Amino acid sequence: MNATAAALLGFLHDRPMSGWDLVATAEALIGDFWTVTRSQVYRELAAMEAAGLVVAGPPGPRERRPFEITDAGRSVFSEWLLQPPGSEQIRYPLLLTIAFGHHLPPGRLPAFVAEHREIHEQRLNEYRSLRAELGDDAGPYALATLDFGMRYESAVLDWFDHLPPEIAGGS
Amino acid sequence: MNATAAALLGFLHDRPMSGWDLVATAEALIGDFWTVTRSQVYRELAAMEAAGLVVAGPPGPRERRPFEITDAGRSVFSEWLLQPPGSEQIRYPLLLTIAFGHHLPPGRLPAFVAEHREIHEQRLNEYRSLRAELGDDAGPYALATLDFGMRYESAVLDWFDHLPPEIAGGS
DNA sequence: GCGTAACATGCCACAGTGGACTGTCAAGTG
DNA sequence: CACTTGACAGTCCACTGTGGCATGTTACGC
Repeated sequence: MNATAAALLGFLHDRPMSGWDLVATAEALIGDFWTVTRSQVYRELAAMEAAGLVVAGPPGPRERRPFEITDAGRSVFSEWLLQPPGSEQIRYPLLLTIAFGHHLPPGRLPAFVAEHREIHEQRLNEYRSLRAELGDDAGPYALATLDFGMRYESAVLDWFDHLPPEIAGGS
Repeated sequence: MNATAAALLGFLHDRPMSGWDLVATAEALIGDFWTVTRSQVYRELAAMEAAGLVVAGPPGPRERRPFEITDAGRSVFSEWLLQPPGSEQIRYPLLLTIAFGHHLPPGRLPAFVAEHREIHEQRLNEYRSLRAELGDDAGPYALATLDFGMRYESAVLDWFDHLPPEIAGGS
């Protein structure tokens, strides 16, 4: 059982969903720290259907195939959730570019850096307004993951603000 | 040209290296924000050799095959480095587990959290002593990436320290 | 009625991961 | 000296993850 498939099972606890629904749900709820692609979702659904962890319900409009979790699925999910979670993986292309910065003509890096700073600033703002929207009735788990996002973005922005001029440009 | 292959070319600018050397170098220099596996390295080397970006030098002891970068390789690397770097990807299984925390028997999460906190504390300490070791003569690029690591780890530790008792346990 | 946008799935090539496996050499040990 | 151990070096495979292309369907505004 891989983590992505397990997450899908997790979402199916609430209600039967199609692959499309699951992609949207995953993007909204765990998208900030767990990427899930369409291809992957449909592949996992097919595999889980074959394994009897989900069953397809009556097809809806537009080829829609809602999947329902089975008892076997619930059991596999619970088992997975009890496993100690692994370490995080970070892949940040900007840091690669910076690491090879000495191969780059001077003045090229600051433009890249500015673009990324913008993105992170926006993300932090989105998180903040989402946080305000939710209030405190969102439950501790969603708030904790959101808090992670906010602290991460803040740290990245601080990092940007302390970069030397060779990298960040400016004065 | 994918980023991993490009990074290998970057390292080969300094000196010819075998796949094994490249894995070790990558782990040491960019391993904190870019994962590189053995399998991937040997696969990319084979592909780059076929594409004429690297050439194998005289074989050394133990099946060792040192690769040297070609002019074509240098040119491809420079072009790649000029491309604007993409967004970062983060996948953090612990956050997944927390997001599904309501499916978990109470008391299970704090143990996981404590384990991870330990890891991040250690990493921050390693970064700090590495930073002290390097001094200021390491060049701005390596220092910038290291600084990112330190700020990231600090932020994560702060996050751990502000988790509610349902998640972090304790009082 | 018609075009556009959102919905919904499938397929493929490539990138990335992790483990198993094989073999080589150097150094220390009894 | 034979022997074991561990670092070195590469290969292979199955699975997971990514992104783009293709294809068809329905709702909605004009």
